[in-house]
Amino acid sequence: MKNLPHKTIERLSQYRRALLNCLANGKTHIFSHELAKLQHITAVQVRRDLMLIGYTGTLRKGYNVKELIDLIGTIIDSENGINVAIVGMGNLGRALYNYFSGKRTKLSIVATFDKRYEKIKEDYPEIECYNTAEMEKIIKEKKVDIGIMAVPAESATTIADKLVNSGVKGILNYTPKPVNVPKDVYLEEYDMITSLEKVAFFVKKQNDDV
Amino acid sequence: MKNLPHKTIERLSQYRRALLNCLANGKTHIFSHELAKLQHITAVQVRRDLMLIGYTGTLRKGYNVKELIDLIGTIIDSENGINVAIVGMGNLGRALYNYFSGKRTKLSIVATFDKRYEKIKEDYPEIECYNTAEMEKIIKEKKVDIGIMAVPAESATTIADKLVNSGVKGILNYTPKPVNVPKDVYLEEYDMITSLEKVAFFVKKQNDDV
DNA sequence: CCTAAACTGTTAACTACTTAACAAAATATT
DNA sequence: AATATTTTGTTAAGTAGTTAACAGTTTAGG
Repeated sequence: MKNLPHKTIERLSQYRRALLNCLANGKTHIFSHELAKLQHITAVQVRRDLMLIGYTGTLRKGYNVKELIDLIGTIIDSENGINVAIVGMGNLGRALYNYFSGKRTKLSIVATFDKRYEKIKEDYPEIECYNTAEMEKIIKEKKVDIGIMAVPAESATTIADKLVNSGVKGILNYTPKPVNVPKDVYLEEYDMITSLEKVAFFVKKQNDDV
Repeated sequence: MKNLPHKTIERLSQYRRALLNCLANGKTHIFSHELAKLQHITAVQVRRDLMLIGYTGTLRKGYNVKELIDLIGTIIDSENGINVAIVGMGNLGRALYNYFSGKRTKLSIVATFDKRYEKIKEDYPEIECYNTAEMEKIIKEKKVDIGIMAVPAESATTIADKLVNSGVKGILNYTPKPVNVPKDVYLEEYDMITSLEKVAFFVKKQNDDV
């Protein structure tokens, strides 16, 4: 199964969540076109992705929901779990925290960091928040694998460097500032402003084209 | 210049912000490899993008920062501005609000919505927040072009339908639930869980491969 | 039992995007 | 003044991702 395309990985994550939903509704089998509809993609896309991961369904019955969930798990989850830290506990950091907390068993938020960690602890006592100054120490102690950056653009570079020095293996950067990391650290960046400007562009274009 | 690739649009948004920074630092010209470095992409990529938008620099001096900013503006901005609304003012909604408020002159957040709009108004009096029940009315009144969805997954479908019915031309969906919209509404979706799971996959893979 | 319908799995064609290669031109160096 | 260097713009090649087409197989219906 060697090298799955990036886009397939993304879709697998989404298939799994859709499938978990189906399972909860008591659905045991699903057709490629049903799964496709849930993600607004095509049935061929689904079949191709599943072909790539070597899963084969039953003709006329479709795919076994439970089996497929498990198979996707073996591909994208790590057996021993992955430890995640969030840096920056402003609105975005807390949004991410609430999103992820306790949802995926194999991904756990084991620490959060903020310059004003005392304020965070006071306002949200349930969040385990440390001083950003202690980042390197705590990340090593808690064996954090992935750091999520939700700090202001100005601190992006500093924080990325600190994360790298602490030994994380992956960074998810929500800062609008692109950061540089050594190639053995996997970097994923997402920029909300770009997304909104992109939507704005196509909305404008649509008006112009009509 | 007809049809720019999606990826080019995204990069243009990012080039512009990098260039605005340069301008603020008094830099008047920039080489393709400098701009590339700021975005961790290649110089060829930059040159190709600029070729596509028909901008040409000066040999040995590079690109004129001011000119390029303006040109990108004519491409991605709408002359009359674009009105944006955020639906769901939890942590994520407020993060988005703070991000965008007052930054881009051509994109303005003209309204926000929340089921518990009274609480929001009380806690954040500076935010103009309306009851989600009034969405359709207010969106029409305020001529909102783009709706950003930051509500829980359960409400995704309902809110998307409401936005479409109110006549928005673009939707940016931050819900983990994919939504369906008519094809004349431009839809962009981003799913944080998928991104994190993707990073986790590649972190795991890196371990396995070594 | 035969035919039609409904699906899957897979190859092949296509489309989108990125990178390489290089000619042309401006400046710098000798 | 001649040569080397730097940088752009563009074509061509290469890579990644999507979609079409269809053979093959199971079930359903006549």
